[in-house]
Amino acid sequence: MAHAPAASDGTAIFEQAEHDHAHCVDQALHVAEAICTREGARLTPLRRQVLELVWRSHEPIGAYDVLARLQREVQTDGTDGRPAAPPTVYRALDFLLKHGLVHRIESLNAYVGCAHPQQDHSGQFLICQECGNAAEIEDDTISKAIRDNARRIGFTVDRVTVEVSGRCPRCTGAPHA
Amino acid sequence: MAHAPAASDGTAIFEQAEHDHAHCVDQALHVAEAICTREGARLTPLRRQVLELVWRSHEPIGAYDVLARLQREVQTDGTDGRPAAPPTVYRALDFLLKHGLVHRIESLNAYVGCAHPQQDHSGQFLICQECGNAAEIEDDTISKAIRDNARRIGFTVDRVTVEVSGRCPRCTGAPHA
DNA sequence: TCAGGTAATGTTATAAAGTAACGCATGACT
DNA sequence: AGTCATGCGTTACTTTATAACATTACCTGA
Ligand SMILES: [Zn+2]
Ligand SMILES: [Zn+2]
Ligand SMILES: [Zn+2]
Ligand SMILES: [Zn+2]
Repeated sequence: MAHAPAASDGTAIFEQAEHDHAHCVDQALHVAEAICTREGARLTPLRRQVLELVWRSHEPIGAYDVLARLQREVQTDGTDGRPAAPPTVYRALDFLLKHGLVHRIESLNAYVGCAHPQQDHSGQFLICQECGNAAEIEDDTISKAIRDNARRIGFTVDRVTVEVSGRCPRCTGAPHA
Repeated sequence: MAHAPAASDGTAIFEQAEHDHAHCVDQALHVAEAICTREGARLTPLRRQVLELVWRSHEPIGAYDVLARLQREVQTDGTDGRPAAPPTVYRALDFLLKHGLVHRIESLNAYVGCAHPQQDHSGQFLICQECGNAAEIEDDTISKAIRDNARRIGFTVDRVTVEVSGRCPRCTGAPHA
């Protein structure tokens, strides 16, 4: 519910309750392939599958949850899930992180598909404590305020983590439409 | 080096290399006592000791490091360190967090003394990847940008995490003014 | 001053998250 | 084909965090 497919303009982010998420996933995978091709990176079946599992989850998902699903998954060819161990998943996630295809939510120890992997950005997230959804925003005012502050102090920015916990509009008591 | 005693104005934060940190610690403990008294909270010897250990560390410190030091510490009465186990430390840290006396740095799984525990605030941190120091800033432009964004989306903010990784001026090679 | 409750701490065990190290397999490149 | 680098399987382990229950310290009102 959280991953607004094309909505990078806040307002719609938490409102798409019943969208066709399978479509989001498909699209994300296609974009990921394009990006990897462009960057000369190999989106192997395993990595692809992990990315798909992360995207399929409507909420940020922990590495061990990914692992469990990976093991449960039945391959398209009929064979059963991979005999995966933690390093398998962590390596795939590291790859996906490196190429900006997923983000890690530090305050949850969890991972989520990047909503706009084209641009270079650290993620900014609004995380609902009630429904668990995390909406990725990319507000330039926030980024700029942080950069300005760092520059003033002489601090060289590498990675920026912005995670806002609270309640999404749907869970705030507002009866959802 | 990081905990600027009274400096809440960015510029000085990373520059106080050789300050009297023992003084910072003392002051922090006094302020903590005042706050706990005011709030009717009990800053027990254990909690006080944990707070002191966190403050003594110049860098954000992990719970298990606190634990180790707690066990090593020799009490003023001559008795040896406490027979502490993880829950002991985590409970103390939870207490300190609840009362705003320390912050947790999510991206490091570590804790750091709050530089200005008077005000109600989530922490914003600039974390040097080289020297490990973390400077707490409190920039209203950042806070406001985040609040505005949330309000626009209808998101109710509970806790805000801002953690900026990079290099402090002292570690950037830039000769500090 | 002593029951009786509540809050704090001790204690044991276990869960959850993450990584090191090694070897084989696969694929890219010559 | 041979060689090198990358990806992945596997084992074992480390680090971080919590659950559950026992015990102790502290307060408060008979
Ligand atoms: Zn993103
Ligand atoms: Zn919600
Ligand atoms: Zn603070
Ligand atoms: Zn530094």
